[in-house]
Amino acid sequence: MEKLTMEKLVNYCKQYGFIFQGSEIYGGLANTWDYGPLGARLKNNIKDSWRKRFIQQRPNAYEVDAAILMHPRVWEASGHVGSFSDPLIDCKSCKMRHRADNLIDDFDPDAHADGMTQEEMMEYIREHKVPCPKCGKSDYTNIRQFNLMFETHRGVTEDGKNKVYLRPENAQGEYVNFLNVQRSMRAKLPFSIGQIGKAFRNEITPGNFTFRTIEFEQMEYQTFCKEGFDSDLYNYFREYAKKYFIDLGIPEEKLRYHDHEKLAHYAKEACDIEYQFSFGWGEINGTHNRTNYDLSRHQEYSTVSQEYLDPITNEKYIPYIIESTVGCDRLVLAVLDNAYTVEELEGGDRREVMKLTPYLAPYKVAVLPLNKKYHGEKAKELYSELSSKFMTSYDETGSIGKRYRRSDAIGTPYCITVDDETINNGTVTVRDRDTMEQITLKTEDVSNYILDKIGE
RNA sequence: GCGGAUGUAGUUUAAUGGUAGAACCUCAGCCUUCCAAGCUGACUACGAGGGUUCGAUUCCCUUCAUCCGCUCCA
Repeated sequence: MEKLTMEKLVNYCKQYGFIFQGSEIYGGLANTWDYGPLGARLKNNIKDSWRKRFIQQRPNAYEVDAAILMHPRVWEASGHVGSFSDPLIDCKSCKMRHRADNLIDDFDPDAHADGMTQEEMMEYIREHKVPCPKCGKSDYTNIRQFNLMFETHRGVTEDGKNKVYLRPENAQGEYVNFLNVQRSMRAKLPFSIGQIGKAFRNEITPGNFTFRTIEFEQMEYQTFCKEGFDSDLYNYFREYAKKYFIDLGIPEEKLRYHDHEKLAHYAKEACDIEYQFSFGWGEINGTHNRTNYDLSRHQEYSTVSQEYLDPITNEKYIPYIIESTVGCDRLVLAVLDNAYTVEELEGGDRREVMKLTPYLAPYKVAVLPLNKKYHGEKAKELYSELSSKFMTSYDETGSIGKRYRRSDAIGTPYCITVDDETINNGTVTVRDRDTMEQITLKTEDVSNYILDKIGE
């Protein structure tokens, strides 16, 4: 099989209507992508599969849909206002860009740049003539704070008072609703709050198609538990997420765990699951033991108690949180990357096939009249009937072989051909995308046959 | 943000200081009774802005975007 490059996948997605460049007619806006008709279907199917797996099939699991704009204090409590920005500094001589704190720490590990203000760091660099690691000179621009949170303003005046942020992660939407969900659902620990939604990060670096974008969707899952149960749950969700990916058709050998050695400020344990993209290994899931850090901080900043009264032991405590988050766009990309296949057929023919598991395929079935003049009417009747049950497409242009190939290219698992037999005997031919084999079915049995095949 | 490369239809591309030719794709018609057939026809492009010039897709500048490398990714 020929090697899939990201460039090829980008073209493919554009050609067939999965993903388009954002704002394309204006020349594009970097790192934004729009899902087209097929991509939107695929993405929604993936979201549905996550819901089924993480909400429907899990005990005590509840979904929320929190606001993207949150009270600015949320981001102070979460630590994002303080630490979610990088102090960047450029070497005027060689144009190399550095993080000022790293520059100082590498120069003298005892300097403790972490505790310095921006001015102090600047002064330290000047005073000690900290050299540029690349060119050795010490001639820098001023430090500029690069905050990774998108800012906007509410109200009519654009002063600092009215500053609000587009959320850089969804998790806080679940945390600030911990008490609401617990009370209204009468939930007992351990229970989980999940959410699918968009987050925004003002990243500088472009990245591999939809892998790293400035606006992205996360499928997040926070499990609240008593301290002591956290590590077992953490290990459980590491496995659970991996099994989920395998069930979506991703082969186990293209997945690996990556345990973090350097942990974020809130985390006790952290692990990614990476998928082997055509450009290399990339994170598609993260499992984090966030301890009781987040709820403690919210208790401190909001002054609202986040304690849980354990009905069995009568203890009061702030729960620990295990987070299992899936990058929705990254999973879509991984699924596409994995499904794209070029097959050599007998006779030297090639066909491009999206081997999407039927549950994820944008269209479940294509209805094809063998000849549109003679079979078109009957085929449209069937199309109308099937489309009330599942996503169905209809194609009458070109030869039948060409239409098979077109439906292969977008991953449709089944093609139904309507011919004279349909009109005379009420039977149709059902053709399987992967095996290319055909079977004959009574027209009235088709929809149950397909429904049986497209379950998860 | 740095360095390098690139930018002509949906895709792959050709040519040119006098505004562009093709193939595949798509669509329509004819033909065709199950895996990209054939014939006829149609649609569609010089990323954007500015400069030089009588005239710029071509030369120059800026910008936007993409790819590769670096950096970054709490």
